[in-house]
Amino acid sequence: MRLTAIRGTRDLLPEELVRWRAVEETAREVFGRYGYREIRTPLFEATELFVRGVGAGTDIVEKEMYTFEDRGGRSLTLRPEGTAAVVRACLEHNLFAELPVLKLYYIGPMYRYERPQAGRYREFWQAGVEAFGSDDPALDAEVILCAYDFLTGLGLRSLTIHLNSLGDEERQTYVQALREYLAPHWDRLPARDRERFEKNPLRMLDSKEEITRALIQEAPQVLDFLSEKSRHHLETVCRLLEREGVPYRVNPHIVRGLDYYTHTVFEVTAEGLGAQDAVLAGGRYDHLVEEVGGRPTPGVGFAAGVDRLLLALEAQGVAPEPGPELDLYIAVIGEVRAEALALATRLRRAGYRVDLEFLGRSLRAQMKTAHKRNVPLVALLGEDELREQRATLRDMRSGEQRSVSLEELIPAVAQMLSHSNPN
RNA sequence: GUGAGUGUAGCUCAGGCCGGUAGAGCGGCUUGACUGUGGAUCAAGUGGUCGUGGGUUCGAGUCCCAUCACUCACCCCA
Repeated sequence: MRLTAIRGTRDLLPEELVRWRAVEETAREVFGRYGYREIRTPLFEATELFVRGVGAGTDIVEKEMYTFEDRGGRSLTLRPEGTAAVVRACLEHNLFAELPVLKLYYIGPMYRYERPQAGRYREFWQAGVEAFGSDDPALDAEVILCAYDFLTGLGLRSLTIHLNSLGDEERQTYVQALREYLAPHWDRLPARDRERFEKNPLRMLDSKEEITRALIQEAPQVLDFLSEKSRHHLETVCRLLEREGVPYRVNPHIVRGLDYYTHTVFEVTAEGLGAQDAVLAGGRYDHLVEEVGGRPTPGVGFAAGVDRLLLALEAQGVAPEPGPELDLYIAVIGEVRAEALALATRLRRAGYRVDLEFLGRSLRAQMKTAHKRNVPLVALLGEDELREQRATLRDMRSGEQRSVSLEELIPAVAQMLSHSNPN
């Protein structure tokens, strides 16, 4: 049988990578403006890191991890998300001691064993930021601001920022209240939501079951259970976002699937994506560092799904013009390949992107290739030209053509390129 | 993990009910009309283990079973 990319993974071909790189560049640029520095961690880690970091009871850990044993009998897992590994690296290299507020970003593939569907892959890319060391709500606001600048910087429109707070210690009180409210309705609950009721009642808040949704309408709200301090934290975040002109909606039904969140949680959805419309999500995680084995260190961050961002950009018709991949194509006629290669080398070392003919095809075929590749300039090198140590330069846009001595070729190329490309 | 739909040329798809020599449109490449010049036009050439494996049959793209993949939704999440 023919070998193919395995389920849920895919190849990114040269054409698509133009857009991928644009997204990555925007991420680096915007994150850099907010003071984040890049970190890269391994694609796999000790399984235990994710069990402790993400949470033993979460779906991610229970049924979605790529876990395997290496030849030394260690249990390893392909990272299902980025935050836990970043925390591990910071602890290992004592980065928290270096700066009182430590800001790091990452871009890379993550792995989850899920059924693939629109906007969901088993190997998918995330770009995320983590800010450690401060529990100031201004940092939460700044992280959301950074996310907002990133998304709008990509050209995305029709975004909704959902904001909520899960509080901290009071979360347990709320969960209990939610259970007490729902318990009398047990008989009416769909099987799925009964499971949630037992395992993770917060999940019922974003249930898609009609009956549950109706019940949730009347249910006690997280926001009413927040402590004075937590409420103040949320209010400050809101006030700062308003002041900076970031549109958001407080949505008490936003819950996250990872256990480590406290206080602020947020999710950004984009239009045109189908069922998987969350394009970026994050929040505060004040206990995660401790959970992974460090001293108590607050943190806040987000992760954006690069694959989904690209789908959303496509759905919203935001397509950057690709621009030519080559500056010049050398068309070769007759036995002049050594000279053609030498010419290409000279031009390349002068900084131009150059390709040339290797198949000995007709000039017509070569011109077609140059045209198809959208090359602005073609240098014609044949035995006639070579005798006089000259080449013919053709501007593919205007059709204008002139003979240039090989010595003056580079300045002539520079001049013709600047002409045909007036920006 | 659950459910539904779909796999035939590079792309979009017909053929399938009712088994009998694999097709169309678009695109790619090569050559020519046009001796060393792209875009437009025309002509010729070039392309498929019908997802894979098995079964039924004299004969399977077509019927049956299995399997893999894709799509969408659930679930979950970025």
